[in-house]
Amino acid sequence: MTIREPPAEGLRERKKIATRQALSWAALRMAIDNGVDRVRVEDIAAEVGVSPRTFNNYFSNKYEAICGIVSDRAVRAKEVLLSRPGDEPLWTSIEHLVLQQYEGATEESREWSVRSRAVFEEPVLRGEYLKTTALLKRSMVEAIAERLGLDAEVDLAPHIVAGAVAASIEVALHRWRDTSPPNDLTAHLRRALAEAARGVNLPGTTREK
Amino acid sequence: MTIREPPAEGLRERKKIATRQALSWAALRMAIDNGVDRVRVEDIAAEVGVSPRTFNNYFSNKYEAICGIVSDRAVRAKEVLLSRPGDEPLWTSIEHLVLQQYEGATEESREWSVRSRAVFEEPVLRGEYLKTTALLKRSMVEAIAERLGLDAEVDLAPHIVAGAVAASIEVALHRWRDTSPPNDLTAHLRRALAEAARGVNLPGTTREK
DNA sequence: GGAAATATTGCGGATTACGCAATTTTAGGT
DNA sequence: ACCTAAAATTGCGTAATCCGCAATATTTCC
Repeated sequence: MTIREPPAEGLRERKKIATRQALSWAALRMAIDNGVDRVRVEDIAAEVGVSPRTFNNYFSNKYEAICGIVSDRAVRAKEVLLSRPGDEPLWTSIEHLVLQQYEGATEESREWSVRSRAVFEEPVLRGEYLKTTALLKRSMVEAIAERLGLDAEVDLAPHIVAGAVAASIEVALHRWRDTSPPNDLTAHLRRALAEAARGVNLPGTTREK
Repeated sequence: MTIREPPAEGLRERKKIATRQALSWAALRMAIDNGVDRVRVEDIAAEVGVSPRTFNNYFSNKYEAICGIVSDRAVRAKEVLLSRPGDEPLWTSIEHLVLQQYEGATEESREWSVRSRAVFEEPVLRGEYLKTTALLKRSMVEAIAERLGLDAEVDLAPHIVAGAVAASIEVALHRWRDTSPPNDLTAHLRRALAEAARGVNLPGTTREK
């Protein structure tokens, strides 16, 4: 019996996680189908079969729900990165993390990927989406610090690396969306990360001397 | 007769800008004094002497208003950076930009600076605050691209530099707040930027070869 | 199986977002 | 100075939210 999800102790925890995910998927799907502002909390709750009041126990608004899937994935980034072999070059580990983080976009239908990205780029979702990227960045900062044997509260390097990686991801996503037809997100991400790796010096690899 | 503010063509434009700034200052001040969630749109509008409906013509919610000042400043970052002498090292220009961007925190009372930073770090303002940092980043990307003779739509370097700078700023602000008493924000910013400059290779300065 | 802990739900009130149409204010030519 | 078109402000009305509180239902664990 393998453990896939985090703890998920009893039935209680598992149901909570399931409800949260159901709400988030429903919210995203409905936003893709009908447009973000034509989705009501009431509709999302009805779709999942809970009361609107219960929706608000999980998310404080529909934007949070729509980005919930991405947020959860971002939070798990730290353990994903730390699960890579410790002797692997850091940039390789980061590449694995990033590709895994966005692999859904290749697995599922391209159409759906593009449309979901369009949703995330809608102005009303901007703030919420930025929160998810901030989560991803924080997650990476902690993992990178650990991998480099540094302290995220003291050393700046992990923050700079994570900042550069996050910026690279955003650019890659943007350019992928701008190509027609948008396919092979993986290639865009790989190229962007390679350039980031060239542009950022890891401690002990500084260019002077 | 020197031109201080952007165009500001006629009375009409100037009044709009004045109203926007008045609303934003009022919103921030009231948030500092009473707490973010004890500020109502109605109160802000009353303070400035406009109707609540007019408030909504300028800002779509109170969080936007509270961050309005910072947003406006971020948008102007591009021209600030580009106003530096072209032969100045890029990192020096960036340092000037950043110090200028946060100089208010040294000019005005330390007490006020700390409390306003506390407001910006409140969770309900997180999304809106991240929007302002995204604006600053975008502003820097465009200016840096121009300074380096690159194209922000094609080259990744400006994004990486801006990402690293933004990360450095955040860390510096955070550490400044954590020291007691919090003073000399400038020193924190300078140190963080110096480290960023060491960690990031500008094109034509890459370490290989 | 039963008591304690936790989650869900309905209700109610305060706040908000925004379209629309009426009113007021400004700009620019004569 | 006036006059008219353009633009900003405002009040009103409506749908939608957010969230505290108390009641109910479900799960846990002994």
